[in-house]
Amino acid sequence: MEAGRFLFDPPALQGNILFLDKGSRSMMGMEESPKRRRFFCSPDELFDEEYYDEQMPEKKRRLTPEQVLLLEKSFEEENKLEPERKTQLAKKLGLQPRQVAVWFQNRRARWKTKQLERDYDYLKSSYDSLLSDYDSILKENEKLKLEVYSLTEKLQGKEVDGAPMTGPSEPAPLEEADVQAVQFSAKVEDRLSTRSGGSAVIDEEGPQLVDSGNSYLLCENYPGCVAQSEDDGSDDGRSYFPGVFAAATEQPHHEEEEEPMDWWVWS
DNA sequence: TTGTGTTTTATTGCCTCC
DNA sequence: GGAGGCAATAAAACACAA
Repeated sequence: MEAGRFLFDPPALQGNILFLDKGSRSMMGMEESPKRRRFFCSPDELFDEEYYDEQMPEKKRRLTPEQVLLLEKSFEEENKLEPERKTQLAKKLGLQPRQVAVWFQNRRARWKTKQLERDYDYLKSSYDSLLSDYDSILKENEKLKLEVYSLTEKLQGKEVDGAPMTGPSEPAPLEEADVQAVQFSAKVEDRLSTRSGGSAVIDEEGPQLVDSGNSYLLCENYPGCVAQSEDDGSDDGRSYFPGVFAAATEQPHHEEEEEPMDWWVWS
């Protein structure tokens, strides 16, 4: 590992503590660090070659691919850095412990950003899928409604035609199938009417509908139902939205191979 | 070559936990 | 109160199209 890759050569650090761990960083005022350029300096200072050479002998350097590789490996094992591991890694890489800590900090931030993107994609596809389900249910409802009307018409015609013409008599008892058809019709009517403010529940003993705002989906029949579950949040800690789409977990949740997923805890 | 957008390294300030 | 984490941000390094 070439020394020139370091932001500050280790030998140059002697006597000039440039990277301090927490606790002592408050002492790291820019004016106390003769080798470091101040964050804010005047344009005159910036264009002054002498000042530049004097104040900024070393520019910010990127880590070597080897260093990054080792850090990535270590991050994969555990994304948090205990002091001991930090020291070991720093020694191994020829970096300051502070640099290792910063790298881990930034790496966690990058991982989190990616995870948010993944969660967004996942939620969006879940939403699209539910929307599609909802549309097909609406169509099915319309179809069934027409069928019910048609059957009701037929049933009424049957009653008139089949009635004895001579003298009053007891109405013929409805056949079991007819009773069921009438009950079903009533239910469908009720269900359709609930979309304009009625109760979301059709039948207390039947499958319950979940009011998710604009849509009612039969949870029993639709795995993608948007029921907010009493999930304990134990989604492997992989999502920022534990429990939101709990029932939609059958969808493949593609994860980046490179990303360690088993440690992240939503806090 | 240069302008511009993205990524990486590093700092700062605030918050939480012990 | 100190240590460590995170969000926000700065700035250098890098990538890439024109």
